[in-house]
Amino acid sequence: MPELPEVENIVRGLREPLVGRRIEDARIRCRSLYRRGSLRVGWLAGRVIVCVERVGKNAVIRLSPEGVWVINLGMTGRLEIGPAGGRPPRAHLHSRTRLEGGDEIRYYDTRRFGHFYVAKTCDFARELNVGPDPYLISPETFRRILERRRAPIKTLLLDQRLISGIGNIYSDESLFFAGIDPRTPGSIVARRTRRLLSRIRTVLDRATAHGGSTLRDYRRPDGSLGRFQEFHAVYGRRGLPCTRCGRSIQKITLAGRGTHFCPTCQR
DNA sequence: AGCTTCGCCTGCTTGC
DNA sequence: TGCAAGCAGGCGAAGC
Repeated sequence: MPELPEVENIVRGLREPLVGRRIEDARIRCRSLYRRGSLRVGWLAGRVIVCVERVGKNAVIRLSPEGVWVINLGMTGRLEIGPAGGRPPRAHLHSRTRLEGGDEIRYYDTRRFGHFYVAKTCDFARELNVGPDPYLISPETFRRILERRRAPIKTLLLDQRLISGIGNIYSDESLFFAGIDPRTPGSIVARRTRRLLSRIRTVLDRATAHGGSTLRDYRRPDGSLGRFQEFHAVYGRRGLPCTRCGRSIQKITLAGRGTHFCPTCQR
């Protein structure tokens, strides 16, 4: 469940070892790794990595003279850099990309929900339906997005076309700190957009600074675990006392997702 | 068009 | 103790 803070940590860790490196050869084990419309990874050969950045929950590797390699890690995707000649564990290893100088990028994904998207164009955000980043969107734009929607705010926050980077953990955490019931229709929340956006950014900032949340699979690029799960206020705390009021945290299902909240503090 | 549900996939947890 | 069912969820497709 790499969300924005986890992907941000991953991207920061990849930047130093990857920028400036030339790709010699890339292979994948299974075609279902490609998102619809993607070029094949063989197309990457000969190109030089010019930058590594995050767009929503995607890691984006930009290439020279042209092209982009977008990696969505799904739930359990993991990127690793190591010597190309070695014998890495093969379980759930789906892709290997050799770099000039002897290293390779390895992509592991237990549940195989992750995807690659390789393209010439830089307009991948439109092609992949990736909406505005929570750090870049203005409160006014965010309000307009929510204004006409009747769906629960939790569902809207999870929709990457509307705002990108927030997943199940950080939607629950943000709504707790904003004091908003996750079932509240978007149109009602629109009045409190400024506060919600501010809390979203604070939660994402803190999570990023703590290296993200490790529930099971996520590792930072250096192999260490994220620590933010120790600070979750509601996520994964069903039945435990609310840190603010002491009443029991409840868990319900919204948009098919486990949703945690405090019925007293969130209205 | 907006909203909801389903299916993909594996491994851990729960219950009998 | 062992096995089967249940649960977890990012995201696209399908259905209403």
